[in-house]
Amino acid sequence: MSRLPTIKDVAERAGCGIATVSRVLNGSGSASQSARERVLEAAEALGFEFSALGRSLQSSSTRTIGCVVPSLANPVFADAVQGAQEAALAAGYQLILACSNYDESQELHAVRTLLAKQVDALVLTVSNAASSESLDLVARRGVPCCLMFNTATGTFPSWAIDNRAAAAEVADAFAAAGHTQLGFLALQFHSSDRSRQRYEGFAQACRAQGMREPVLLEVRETEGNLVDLLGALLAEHDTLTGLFASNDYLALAAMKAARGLGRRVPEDLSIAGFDGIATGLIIEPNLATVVTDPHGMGRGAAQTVLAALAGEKPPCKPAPDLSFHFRPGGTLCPPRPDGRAGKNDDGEAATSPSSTQ
Amino acid sequence: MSRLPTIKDVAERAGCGIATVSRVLNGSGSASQSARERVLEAAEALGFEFSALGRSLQSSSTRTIGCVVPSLANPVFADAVQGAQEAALAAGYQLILACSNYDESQELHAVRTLLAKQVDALVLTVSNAASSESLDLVARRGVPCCLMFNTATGTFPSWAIDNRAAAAEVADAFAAAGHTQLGFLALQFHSSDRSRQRYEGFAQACRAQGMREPVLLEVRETEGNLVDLLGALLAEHDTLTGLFASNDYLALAAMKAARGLGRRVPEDLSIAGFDGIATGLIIEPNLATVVTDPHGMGRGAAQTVLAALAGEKPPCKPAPDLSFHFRPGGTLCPPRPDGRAGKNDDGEAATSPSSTQ
DNA sequence: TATTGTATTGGAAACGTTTCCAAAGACGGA
DNA sequence: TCCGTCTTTGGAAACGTTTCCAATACAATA
Repeated sequence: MSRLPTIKDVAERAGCGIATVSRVLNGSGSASQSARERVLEAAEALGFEFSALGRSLQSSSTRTIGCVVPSLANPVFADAVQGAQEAALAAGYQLILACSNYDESQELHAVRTLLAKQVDALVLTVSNAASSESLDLVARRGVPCCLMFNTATGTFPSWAIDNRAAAAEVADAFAAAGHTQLGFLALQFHSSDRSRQRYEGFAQACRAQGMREPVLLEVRETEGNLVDLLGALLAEHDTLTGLFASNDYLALAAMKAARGLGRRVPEDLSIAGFDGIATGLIIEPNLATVVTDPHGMGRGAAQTVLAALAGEKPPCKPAPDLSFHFRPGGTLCPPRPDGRAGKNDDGEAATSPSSTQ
Repeated sequence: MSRLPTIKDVAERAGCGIATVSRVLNGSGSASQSARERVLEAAEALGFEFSALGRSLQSSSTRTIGCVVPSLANPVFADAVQGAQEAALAAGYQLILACSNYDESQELHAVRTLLAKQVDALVLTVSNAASSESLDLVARRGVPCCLMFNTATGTFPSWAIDNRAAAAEVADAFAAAGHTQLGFLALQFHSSDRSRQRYEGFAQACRAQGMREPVLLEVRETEGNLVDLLGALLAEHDTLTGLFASNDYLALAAMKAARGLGRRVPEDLSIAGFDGIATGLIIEPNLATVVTDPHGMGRGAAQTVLAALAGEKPPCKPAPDLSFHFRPGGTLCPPRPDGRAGKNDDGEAATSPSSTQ
């Protein structure tokens, strides 16, 4: 087809100047009744729509928010994006999405591109908030930015929970059930500060509870079937009675892998996850996990930058003390008492001395 | 901070014209060694980055693809978006995402906004491809567009499967197991042509197999807890021996609802889903479903419009005969023979006459 | 030295808006 | 009738690029 009609075409057809067209169509400034009618008719006939491009160039505002998350495959991030999207839309902003695939260089590239596109603000989950080239770049450009899931840095606000404290609660639950030797399962340990914080909080609480140092089980690459990789890892560490996965996604995969190895959950292996995704409540038994509110985090982060753009101060505290709670589930129960030292504080669980191993 | 440096600032600092800066930084046209060095130095010192805005205005190409899906909560769409995103990124394009929340007016608004932003192309899943205001608008503007999940229209190509044929396979599986009275479960029946197509194919195959007309169970609004709504619906229809949900998401929720009612799956109620999301293989027993490739659809749709932009013809057939297959699962088994007419073809399943009802 | 050719350079137009500003027209009051 | 005021109007600048084109500089050839 021919090129799109511009304001100039409308002006020509209406027999007036482009300034008048702009005023009429935007409802700004004054115009005579006759001019108004002619412009409206012309715009209608031509199917004219303003180009956001020219507009943005002139106003230096794109009414667009950039968003970067590691991946949409994890429902936690999908939820957060959805939340951010809703908040943005409600304020008349559009969301540009990019995924970093847990890769710091892709993350940087995404941020760079979004900045070049002149997004008005950014909402990010970065690999490592404490030392991030992406965040440095954002800071240098002075674009409003709010983190999600990452704990706040000195420079940027964030919607996130206290990962260490949450992980400690998981350790406490395992301890209360009588476990003594646990494992921590991580998928992208090197590129997720959340995962590292959870491990730290978990390990510290394990020590405080008098348990042995938790074993770190790390799946490095996503190449190969995740369940198979987990199966191999679990087979290696068959003395563990409990496993804390750094997210529910991983916890569910681990459950499947364990079953594939003939180990029952939770009788042979207790499992707890992190995030509280919906699937955890669908499976039988329900997954023990830390329940968070990813949708709320996304929405909150978007509202925070939106408020900054509007010149207001953020509506809600974007502090790292966001709410979370440990949700008990059928996947975490007392370990079977067998040959190894099981210090069961509640007499009830320690009665049956039958050991199959 | 002060405003961002523009090409003009670089030119001034380098002591040359803006044309020279553009040539040097873009590697187009010629420039002397000395000019090259001064420009590079100035750009570096100022932290200059091109503005995509000015660039797009001049080139009338934003290197951006608009994407609209109903929701990110359903992993099927999250997967497709991820696939489209990857394809776009590989071609140097960015993805702008919008969600319609299964609402036709939001869908139209999203498309309108994306067109105003001058996206180079669109990748959409619409409510109703056969008659869509959104698609009419896109057609009028002449912007390259490819559908996902919706079957192709005369105007637009699409990456989708034959929903009717797929649903027929599900009906066949139920028939082979000996079911005679089935239900079809839909969440947004009025605003999903996929769901309607699946119902049509299912109903037709049921008739062809000599089964009774399937009962349509429709959940209208998303207000209230989905599982509770499903529970009420299932309680109403307690004579059904099998249920086909229009997507896995819904199938899983229905399983939970059925269990809440004390009905065992599959002993009391067989369930099959549609899509083949990962969760279906994690739960026990595995969900019987139609396996599709949402990631591939997203990627394919993006590649199709990308090819159109490059002037090439689409690389792969974006025809509606995309691959899918029915995956049997533990959630679909023969019905318990009880008082009602159960025509079990295989003698084995008809042996136990015990009926708890 | 005069002439041709080539490499380099910057001015200016164009892309589609908004908005400032000055000019022109309408209109009421004196 | 004339002047001041208010409304309506359109030209032009600005936003940040790319690119055409003419001009300049310089080297090489005749």
